[in-house]
Amino acid sequence: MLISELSKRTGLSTHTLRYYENYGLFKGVTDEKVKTNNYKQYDESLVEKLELIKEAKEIGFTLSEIKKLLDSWFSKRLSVEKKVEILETKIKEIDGKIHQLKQVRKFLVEGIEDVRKGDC
Amino acid sequence: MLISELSKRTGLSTHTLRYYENYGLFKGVTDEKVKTNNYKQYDESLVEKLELIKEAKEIGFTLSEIKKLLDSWFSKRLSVEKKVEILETKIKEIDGKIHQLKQVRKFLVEGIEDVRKGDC
DNA sequence: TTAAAGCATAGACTATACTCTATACTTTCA
DNA sequence: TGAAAGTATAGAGTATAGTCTATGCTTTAA
Repeated sequence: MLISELSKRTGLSTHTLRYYENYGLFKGVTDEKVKTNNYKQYDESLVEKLELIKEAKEIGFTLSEIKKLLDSWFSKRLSVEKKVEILETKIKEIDGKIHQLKQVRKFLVEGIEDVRKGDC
Repeated sequence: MLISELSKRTGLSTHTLRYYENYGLFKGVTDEKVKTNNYKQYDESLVEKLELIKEAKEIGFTLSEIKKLLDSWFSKRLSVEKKVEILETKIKEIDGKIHQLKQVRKFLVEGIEDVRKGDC
C-alpha cells in the first residue's frame, strides 16, 4: 500500500509516518519495476507494527527506546540470549512503571477521602 | 528554606525549580521583614509536593495536567463534588495506563517466547 | 574587606517529536 | 487533456520541558 493508505489504516498522519520512516522505525520499498516514479510501498505488517509503536509511545517510551527495541528484535547479528535480555530489561521497566502508577493511584484515592472529610 | 536547599532535598536543579515556580506549580514567599533582599522562602511541605510532581511526571503526566490537578486540589472555589470528580477522572486515566502497560508487557513476554523458538 | 558563593530575573539555547510549507514530479479521473 | 489529488524531499516552524548564560545584587567566610 502507499503512504496515504497506511495513514488511514494507522490513524497517523503522512507527515508523522515519514518522520518515523526517516527516524528508522520502519522502511518502505520502491518498486524496481516501476520506472516512472519512486513511490514507496508499505507492507501490510506495518499496520500492526505501528499500532505497537503507538501503544509503546502512549505508555511513555521514547522513539529512541522504541527504535532500539525494534532493532534488536529484528536484528540477525544478536544472539538469542542477548535479545531475551533486552526484552527482559524492558519488562522490568514496565513493572516499575506499573508500580509507580499504583503509587499515584493510591495517593489520589486517599485524596478523595481527604476531600470528602474536608481536610483540604 | 532557600532554593538551593530545596534543590538538594528534591534532587531537582534550581533551574528546574524556578521553571516549575514560574509555571505555577508552587510558590515561594519573600520575607517581608527582610528589606535587603528578595530571596524566596520555600516551605517544608514543598518537598513532598515536588516528590509527587516527579512521580506524576514519570508516569507520563504533563506539567499542564499536574498543574490542573494541583490547582483543583487546593482550590477553595471548587465544590467537594467537583474535586472528587476531577480525582476520579485521573484515577480512570491511570487505570487505562496500567491496562496499556499490561498489554505491552504481554506482547514482550510473547516476544521472548518467539525469540526462544527462533521465530524471528 | 573582598573574593567566592548564592539569589533573582530575563532571555537564549537545546532535545524530542512532531507539523507544516514549498517545490517538483506523477497519477487519476471528469 | 488538464485540473485535482497524491507522492517525495528538504527545510522551516511549533510545543513541551527543560538547561544554560548573563547580569546584577546580596550574603558569607577567610
